[in-house]
Amino acid sequence: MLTQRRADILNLVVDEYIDTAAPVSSRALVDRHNLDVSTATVRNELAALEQEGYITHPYTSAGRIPSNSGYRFYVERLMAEQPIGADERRTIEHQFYQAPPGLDEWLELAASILASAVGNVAVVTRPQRPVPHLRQAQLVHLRPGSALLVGVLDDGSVQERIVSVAESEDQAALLTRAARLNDRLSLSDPERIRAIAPQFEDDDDHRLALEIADLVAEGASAAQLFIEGVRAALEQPEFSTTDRMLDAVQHLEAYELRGALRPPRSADPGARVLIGDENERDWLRDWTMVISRFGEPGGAVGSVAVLGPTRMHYGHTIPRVRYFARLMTDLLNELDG
Amino acid sequence: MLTQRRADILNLVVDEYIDTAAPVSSRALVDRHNLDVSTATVRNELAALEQEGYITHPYTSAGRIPSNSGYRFYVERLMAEQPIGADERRTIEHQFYQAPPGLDEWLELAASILASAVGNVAVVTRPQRPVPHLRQAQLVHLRPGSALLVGVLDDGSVQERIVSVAESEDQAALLTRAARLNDRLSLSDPERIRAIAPQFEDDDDHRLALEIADLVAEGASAAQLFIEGVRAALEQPEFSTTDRMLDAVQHLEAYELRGALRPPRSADPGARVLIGDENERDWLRDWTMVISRFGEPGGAVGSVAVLGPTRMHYGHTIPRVRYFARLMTDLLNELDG
DNA sequence: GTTAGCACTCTCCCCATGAGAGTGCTAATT
DNA sequence: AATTAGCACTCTCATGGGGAGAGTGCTAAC
Repeated sequence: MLTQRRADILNLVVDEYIDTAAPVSSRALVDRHNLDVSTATVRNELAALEQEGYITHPYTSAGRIPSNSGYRFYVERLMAEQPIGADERRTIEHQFYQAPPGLDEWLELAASILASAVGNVAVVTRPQRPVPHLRQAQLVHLRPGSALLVGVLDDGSVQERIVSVAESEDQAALLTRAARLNDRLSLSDPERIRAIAPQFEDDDDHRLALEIADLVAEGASAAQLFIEGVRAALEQPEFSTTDRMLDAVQHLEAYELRGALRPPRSADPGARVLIGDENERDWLRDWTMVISRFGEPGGAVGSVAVLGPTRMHYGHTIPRVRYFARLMTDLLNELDG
Repeated sequence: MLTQRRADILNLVVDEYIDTAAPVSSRALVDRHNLDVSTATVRNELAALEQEGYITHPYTSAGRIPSNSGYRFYVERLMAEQPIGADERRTIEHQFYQAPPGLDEWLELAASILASAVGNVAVVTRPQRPVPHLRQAQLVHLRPGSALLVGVLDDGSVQERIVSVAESEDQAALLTRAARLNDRLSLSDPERIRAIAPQFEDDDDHRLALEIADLVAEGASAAQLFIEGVRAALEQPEFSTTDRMLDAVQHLEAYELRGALRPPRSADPGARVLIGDENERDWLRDWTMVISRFGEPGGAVGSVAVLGPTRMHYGHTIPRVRYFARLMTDLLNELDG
């Protein structure tokens, strides 16, 4: 366990480093926070903190920078949270209510506002149920022999695919067929739909039921992602070389992020903070992810996350991620009733 | 008008520069293409070409690099096109037919294949009709008082929004209401729908008709973009400094590109090449855009484009953009019948 | 019209150098 | 026993001076 003074100094080191992105010297600590000890004393404490693994040297005689365990300790015990002020809150909510209606628009907007609030990458996933159910299917005539199958799922998402139908079927015929399918399949999950499918006497009904099952199942796999703030994140000194920037650009694509966002299954209602190698993905080794779920358990749930260098304004970011998670939970409740 | 030899040399300069990204010297030209004149002669010709504005010096004594008019001349008169081989064609078509069905999937795939074929950014827009028409509307019950309005448009896109309905209406009631609306509104454009709306006796029908008009109109504004190959483009020496890379990253986002892709309204069935400041946008000053439309005139049309530095493999890129435009036109025809 | 030859220019890499920042240690002080 | 002043030492980083090399433009000869 750290002595009080040592913890205080660690706190200052992390604060300072987060702010300046430059290794922190004993002189800087004493001067800028008018400590009533000398730099030599601070140096002794810094050496001790380094001994315990909370900070390191980039090289023999530069200032100190926090290690990952330093950040971890900081986040759990030291950091001063900067809660959202009433003003900020009002601005955000204002932006929300001015936006065009539609879940997708809101999600994108949320990612965008969050990104600019924290100056890093923000990612929001479209909420999904673990096992989606069909709400209603629809068949739209395209041309003889072919129709667009549109499925509305119970998490509000819409899936579509082109299917073949009998040459003779017109829109009216398709409507009655869709009604017949909905009658039996509505509110079922893919497994159940597949089980029911063979009961249809009509071959085409049977085949379409299976298509619908696929359609619904697809809804579970491809969570749409809204990614914002890439440019702001890349402006940070961590990405001052083109290699690092290229790496970051490559990884900050929907395809890669989908995997990385997966694991926030803790019941913890707040935000989880994954620092450096606490992340599963290799490329996140130098990143911190602050992630939270939103939506009611049992209903459709999504994730909202902020990604940035481990040198991140934790005290600022964490409350904002929490706030957005709450905001979007409320929003979903309003939509779903 | 250039003499034959001068044109030949310009051709070589551009080829060489495209390949190496380094200023081209007289020595390099003579050696690598065993010209039967001396470097001094070539130097004279280069000086003349510079006089005419086709090439420049970065500084007094470096090799030559093509100017924008040099590229323009090259594209129009000199360049040797590298047509797509049967193998390449087969590979591409193979990838297409293995993909999951669905227009969006195909478009994304097309962007991705094109991007890797040309090693630059590829952008594909979702095809749209200039004035979209409603194919069919659907109302899905969400909870008492609220429903999801889903509209399928005649360009195959699906738009959705949440609307309020009477508390008492269940799914069955919504179905008959939707049928009533479709009866009169199907195949109309937003303007026509707005004109018809007042004829509905039921107030809710009236209101929903207007919502549908909005929904259909929205379909025209927000063309979805599929962007691929950013990383590959950024690896080119043109973006070797972080500032340029940041700039590029910022501009290569859907929001910015939507505007830049707008103007390919020439009837020209091939690909248009916009070099440097031939582009309207300022930030495209150092970029070349090769763009083509796809889809039948009068039907839904989209754009397929490649973006890269002005130093681009024109002979390779242009035929491929043309090919993809044709490919996707065929694909749309297959879908729409 | 072409070419050899050559002076001249400009970039780029390398390296030495020195200033500056910061530490770690020792010995003195409280 | 903790704190501090003092100082040697280390490492980075910015600076600038060459020098090599690449390439041109010009002149004079072919």
